[in-house]
Amino acid sequence: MQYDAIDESLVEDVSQIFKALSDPTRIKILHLLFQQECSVTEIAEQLKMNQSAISHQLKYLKQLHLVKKRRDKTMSYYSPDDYHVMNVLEQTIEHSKHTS
Amino acid sequence: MQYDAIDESLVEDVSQIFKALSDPTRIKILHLLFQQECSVTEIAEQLKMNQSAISHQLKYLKQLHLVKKRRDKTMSYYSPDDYHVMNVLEQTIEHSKHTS
DNA sequence: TTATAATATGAGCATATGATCATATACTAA
DNA sequence: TTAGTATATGATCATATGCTCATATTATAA
Repeated sequence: MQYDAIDESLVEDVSQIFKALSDPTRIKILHLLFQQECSVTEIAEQLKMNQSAISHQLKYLKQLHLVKKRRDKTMSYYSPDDYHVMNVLEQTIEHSKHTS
Repeated sequence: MQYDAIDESLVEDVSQIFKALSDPTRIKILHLLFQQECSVTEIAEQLKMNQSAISHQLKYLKQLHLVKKRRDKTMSYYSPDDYHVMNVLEQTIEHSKHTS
């Protein structure tokens, strides 16, 4: 058997990306940001969720470099920061629309 | 704000797909099956993991229609069953190779 | 400086997840 | 039928995850 064994650290990287995309709240946040830059409050209102929950998730996404932050006065505006991951997400959303 | 609010059940579907791809063991299994059809024992040996753990994960993947099973004598041979998801996985593996 | 608004963060809790162990089931070959 | 091999499955346990609550921090404007 000459299986192309995948490197353990590579598996971890890939796992981390998909883990980020596996949570409903993060999916909604990223899909919203795909359409428009938003502040934390705007996201929370749109998703009808706690500001704290959103802020925690944004921190998580920022650590993975999936979103970036822009400060303006007291507000933080978030937008996507990884073209490949956003593409994978949007592709899969479109695919799921026509599948299930 | 005229945000294209994403359907809740669609979010669940997308979440489920990425959740399947977010676990290191499942990533390794799918990547192996992408290259060759394998029995449960072959997968367990290749990944140096418990047969039971592999069997549980295969059941999980089969429920989601990401893999299919073929019986031959006492053995179960598994292979991929979702072209789109396999594509997303392999694309992301390749992408991660060149990124991190 | 002080009050206010927006955001960030730490602790705690309930649920989800993935591995292991023991055992059950399925199938073959003698 | 019986022994042996391959798989499947249920229970259990430790860890991970995501939310909420309370509070801290940051920045503006009066």
